[in-house]
Amino acid sequence: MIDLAALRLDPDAVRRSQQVRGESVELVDEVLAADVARRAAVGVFEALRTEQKSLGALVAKAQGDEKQAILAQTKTLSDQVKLAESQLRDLDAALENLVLGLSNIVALGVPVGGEDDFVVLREVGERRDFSAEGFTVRDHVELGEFIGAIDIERGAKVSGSRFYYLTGPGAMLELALVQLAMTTAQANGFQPMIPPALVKPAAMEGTGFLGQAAENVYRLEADDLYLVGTAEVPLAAYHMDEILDLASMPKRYVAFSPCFRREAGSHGKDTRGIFRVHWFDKVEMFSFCPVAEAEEEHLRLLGYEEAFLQALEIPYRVIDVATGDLGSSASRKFDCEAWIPSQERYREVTSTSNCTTFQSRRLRIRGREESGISPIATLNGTLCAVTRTIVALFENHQQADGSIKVPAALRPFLGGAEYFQVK
RNA sequence: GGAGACGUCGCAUAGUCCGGUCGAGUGCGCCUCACUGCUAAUGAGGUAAGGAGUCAAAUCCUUCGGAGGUUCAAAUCCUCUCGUCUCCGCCA
Repeated sequence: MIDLAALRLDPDAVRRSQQVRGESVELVDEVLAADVARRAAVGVFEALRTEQKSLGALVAKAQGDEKQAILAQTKTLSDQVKLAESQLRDLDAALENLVLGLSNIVALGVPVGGEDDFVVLREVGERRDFSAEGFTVRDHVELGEFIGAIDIERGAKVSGSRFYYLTGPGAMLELALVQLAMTTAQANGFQPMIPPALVKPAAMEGTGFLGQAAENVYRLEADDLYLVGTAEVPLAAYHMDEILDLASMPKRYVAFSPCFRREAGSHGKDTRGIFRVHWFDKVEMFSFCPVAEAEEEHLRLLGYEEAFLQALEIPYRVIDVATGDLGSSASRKFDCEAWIPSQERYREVTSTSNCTTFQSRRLRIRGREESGISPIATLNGTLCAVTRTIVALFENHQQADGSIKVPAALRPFLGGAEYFQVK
């Protein structure tokens, strides 16, 4: 939710932001009109209520006839107050509804445009030349079968399309990746967390996933709970309705959690393998920090993501995501895209967003500073999305015989193994 | 799943039976000032959030887990709901 007071002061800034996102500009004017209407209703209600309260105080003191006279007066007033209150409530809800429809204000410098208008910030790592090495690239599905790490057929048998089993070395690899991610993050000052993957509507709404992204969220009708698509949700909502001490910030958390995504609207996309699945596990970083430090924090999260990919010796590039592809909560977003040899292109493996105060306003998370109490910034970043990391790792480290080299950083978590051998 | 107790301003609690003077007392914590060579101790004052309003104030409104209801009036009465705790049952 954006800052209504700021919108009042500078509606053009919001109009511009909506425009470059390709979203409704008229909504800004609807919000302004609803705001004026609401404030008028507040005035009416408060005047009536003040009168009611002062008469009420007289009732308490008065006796006999005098009391009866006041009671008669106050009865009609009571009806008026009730009416004014319900009108105010309606206008409040209407305004709230409209404001929630506005996306976060895009940060300065974000490339303008759609999905393909990102800017490449850098390419890191060396892409292997497999033809020079004298063999044909295999994709992760084939490699996973060779070493007995992924069973997609049985995943489909048991759970349907876009499900899989990690088996043997695949299962152990997930744990190794998670261990590496969690331990490095902890060393970097993040508090490890294992959060609930099932959350109440308030948490889902607060993080902004029931807007544009709603169709991709699993909902449990019988219990009115949602399956999270990322640990960002329970981490952001962790401090819901709290006022954080300035001295305690930035608060940094790293969580391991399953992620569930309906993948509605992506039929036919990435149907092979485990690149796009309905469920995967992920290690996610999350920061609560003062607004003034948010940009710096964003680069820090990006740095950790890059360091992780470097540790796995996976070539990647970093892109500055364009305005039209940000998602409603982010003011800026950087994606790390790993090189996928079988596809001969870069694909998203991690992503970090600066949500400024957008989420914290919805979740009522504030910080107490010298200057007073104000919303704080929230930021999130993927440290390791397990399935996509496995895809990139298998493909980039494959050997001519179908075995896969284990990057040095992972070996301590895999009993020192240097290769996943063909079974 | 069954039985019971409880949810009040950072923490701990009073107030709820008998509705109005309770947005709410007390202790602790915290802040300011005074006293003291420093600290401690002591004394005085202050100390919830959101909204309307204002240049800023003053002032006003809302909120006593949440949602409804009764009433001229609700922390207080009624209903539902969520959460916590205790006991019993069941269970990874």
